[in-house]
Amino acid sequence: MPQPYWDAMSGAAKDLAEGFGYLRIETPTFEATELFVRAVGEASDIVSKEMFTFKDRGDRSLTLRPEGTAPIVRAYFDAGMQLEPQPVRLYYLGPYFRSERPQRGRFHEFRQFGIEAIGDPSPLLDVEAIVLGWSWFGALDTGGIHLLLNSIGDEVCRPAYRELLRDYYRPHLAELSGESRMRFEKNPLRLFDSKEPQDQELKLKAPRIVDHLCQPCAEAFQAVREGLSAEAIPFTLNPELVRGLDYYTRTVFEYQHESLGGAQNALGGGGRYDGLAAALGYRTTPGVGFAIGLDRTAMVLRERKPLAPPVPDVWALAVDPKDELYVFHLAGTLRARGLRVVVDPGAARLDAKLRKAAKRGARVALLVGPEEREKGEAVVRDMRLKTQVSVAEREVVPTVTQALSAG
RNA sequence: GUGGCUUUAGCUCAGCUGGUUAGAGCAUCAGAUUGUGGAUCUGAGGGUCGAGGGUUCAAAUCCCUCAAGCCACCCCA
Repeated sequence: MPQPYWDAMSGAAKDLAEGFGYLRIETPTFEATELFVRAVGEASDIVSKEMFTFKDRGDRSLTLRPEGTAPIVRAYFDAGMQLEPQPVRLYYLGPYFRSERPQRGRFHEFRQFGIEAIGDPSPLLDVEAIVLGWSWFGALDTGGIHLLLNSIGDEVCRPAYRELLRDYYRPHLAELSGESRMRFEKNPLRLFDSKEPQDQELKLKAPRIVDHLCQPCAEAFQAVREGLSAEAIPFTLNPELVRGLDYYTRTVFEYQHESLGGAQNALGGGGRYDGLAAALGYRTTPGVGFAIGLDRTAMVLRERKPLAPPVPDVWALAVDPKDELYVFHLAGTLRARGLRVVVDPGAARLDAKLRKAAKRGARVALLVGPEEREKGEAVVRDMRLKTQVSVAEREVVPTVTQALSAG
């Protein structure tokens, strides 16, 4: 990933997250395999076919982290953060690994920016997470982001709905694709993820979870929608959005980008996971967060507006290598003023060095030859106007800054 | 995990049915009246031909395995 994009994305992430009171956390790159199996779910795609798993010398099974939420919940308890004022707000930037067949926008190693707010069930935190992610895309000026929203209920209303869904599909089992028949058994909600043509029609008439939420879930969902509306964030309700990870409850959302075709259009997603802590064997603790793919966002940024690498303000060079140290010293005084100064070393010809200065886009060239050195001067050349003046050493800094501010 | 394709210089690629020192463009560097620029011209450097094995007198070229990547699925970031 080109550095300028990484800098822009991580910088915006840090500014925004810290602006909302989130603190940075880094967790290990790999964890006990069991952590992900229990968190993400046995039947999920991640666990069933996408993990980089290996054995250590003690024959323990370890896995390169395929996602960030489970390790952070683990760290939350291991570090005793449940004793801090709740919710605990954390953000992270780092590499993740999935062993899927790679293709455009999907890599074995990819980078994510994510946040988690753990320890408080308030729907305001759902709103906060969504707003934070939305603002991040806004700060980067990606444009074209669509927010998809849904609620998938909780342990109170989802089991009943799951049976309702099974009742609906049961008479049609024979018509379903093989994959979907598997999901019917293991995780009926994910029947909605199917894009198989023969499953489409059935999906349309299937009962929708939003119509079967229990009272608390319905109220929470209502509060999230009102919060987003109050913040003037446009969203699309999508009853088919169920997400691939088992730990989600209630609010789920996804950021999609219109320019990315087909299946790789998801730039990020998240939701509430009030059951995750318990699934990991800790005390039941609510949480909400999102993860955004930085590699994919970089693809969008690159298409939208190519970023140029930083350009030096001053290109400093000596005609004779004997004067290099003098030039190096002058460059230092300019850097002390906050300028970006490149010293061109060696005995190359003057025109060659100026050619490099021009190619790198330097606004000003600082030249010193034997004559200037003798008189304690330096030539300040405006690369754009192609004009230059010879000034005394003490005049170098003001002359250069003036040339830079001229245009 | 399924199907198809790709991998040759820093980058983009050529290299026909296996044959000697593997090429081009761009980029880099150097020269073109020895202190003044992004153009032009000339020249130079740069490659374990993705990795490993096999067939053959001979492999970038044929076969196998693996890896990375691309496209479409599946699904996700």
